[in-house]
Amino acid sequence: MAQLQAPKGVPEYFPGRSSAFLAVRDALNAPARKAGYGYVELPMFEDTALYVRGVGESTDVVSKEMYTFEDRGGRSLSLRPEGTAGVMRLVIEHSLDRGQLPVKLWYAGAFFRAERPQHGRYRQLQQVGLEAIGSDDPALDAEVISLADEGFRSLGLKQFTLQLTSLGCAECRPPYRELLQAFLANLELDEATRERAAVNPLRVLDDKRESVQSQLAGVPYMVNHLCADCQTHYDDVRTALRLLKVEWTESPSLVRGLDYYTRTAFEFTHHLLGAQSGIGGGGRYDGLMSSLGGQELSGIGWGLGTDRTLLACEAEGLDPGAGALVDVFAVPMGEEAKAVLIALSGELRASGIRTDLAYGNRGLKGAMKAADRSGAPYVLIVGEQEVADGTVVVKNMSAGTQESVAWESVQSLLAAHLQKDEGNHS
RNA sequence: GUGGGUAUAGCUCAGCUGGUAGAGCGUCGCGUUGUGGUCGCGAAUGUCGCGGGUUCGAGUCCCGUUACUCACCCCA
Repeated sequence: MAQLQAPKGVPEYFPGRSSAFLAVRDALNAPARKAGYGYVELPMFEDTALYVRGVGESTDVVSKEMYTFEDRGGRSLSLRPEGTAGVMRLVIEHSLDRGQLPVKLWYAGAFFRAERPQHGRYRQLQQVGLEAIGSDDPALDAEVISLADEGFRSLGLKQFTLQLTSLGCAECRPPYRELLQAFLANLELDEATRERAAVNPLRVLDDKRESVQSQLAGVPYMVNHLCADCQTHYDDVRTALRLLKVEWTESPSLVRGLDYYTRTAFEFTHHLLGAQSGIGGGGRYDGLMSSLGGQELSGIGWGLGTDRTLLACEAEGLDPGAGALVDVFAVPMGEEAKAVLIALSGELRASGIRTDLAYGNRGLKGAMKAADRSGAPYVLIVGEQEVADGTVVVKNMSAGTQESVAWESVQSLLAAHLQKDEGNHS
């Protein structure tokens, strides 16, 4: 029988890298929490119709990449390919939009897309996301964008760019779309691209192939055909972004893969990630709520790729979440000593001091080696002598010094040492 | 989904034109009394991704398959 393995395209995180994953996830949602966003825990699967209506039937995400299945009651369900539609459904279902607006929410977790896996492109992908619903204030667009920017910066990332554009609205997009399609009709394109031009002409703009790009000179861009309201909105977004000290690049050819975006659209791309360079993206959506049966409310949000952000950190030589998993490592010599340290480690943990113990009755040398590997700054040693005295040897591993203290003072001594070390680092 | 590359010890990889496997790192042990990190010595570990085929003989050639990976596509 073949060796069991994880499903294709599913990244797993375990000690060695999992602490970095957690640190990235926390860093990406921290800015939102500082701006009044509340947490939502969404279902991993939803009625398939939610995504068909919300994300758009013609999008690749829905038409080709969704994990859809029938449950035992004959309902068609789909593993969530993205988060925004689910948040909208939750907001409508629980009437969150009946209170004060905007409703500000964030979430984090796994999403599923049946794509061909690649480095940074997974079938189970992790995202941190946020939505601000019920206000079309351009200052809110700027806040949302700056929170993503801040998340990346707080990790120390530098090699990324914020790309920004406006996709227009129901008013100005249709005429622009016709203009664009007329332009594309005159180009020499292969069958697949021609089809794309018919379904989603904007997509053709960010085609990476030279054969296509070379033909796009003089192509009309949406930003140059915005209606008065959209133009004002876009100008105000940029003014607010300047106030927030966020830098961006104007990207008129930026396209989003989900149908619901209107007006402000943005994407964060990292320069060291190859083809899968998008580490986050989002935008405003005007018609989404109402198309899902809710009020006519505009919203704006983003999704940031946790997996890709971690890869970006690694590409820049950053190591988020680095450091030992424990503060203290206990080394017993003999059965009685072990009993003492088992009890003591329990007390230390309860007081908030991260503590591990040398298991397996190894020799002192081996146990010290394990203590060293653990990275714990302090090691507790108890042998016959200490059992008799009622003391513990507390060793400072980096200094190599050690002191003997009574059992009952160990906790307060360690707490004091650790606090002092903490102070020295910051 | 389309096209290319790779697949050898836990990790990184070497194995020339086919003759039944190696290094470094890591792990474990030892360097005598209760102390890690350095150094020295020693040990364990692989059905050479998986399945077929060619051959007296395949890690080495051929086919298939799976996974990873690169580009397109898509997007986080």
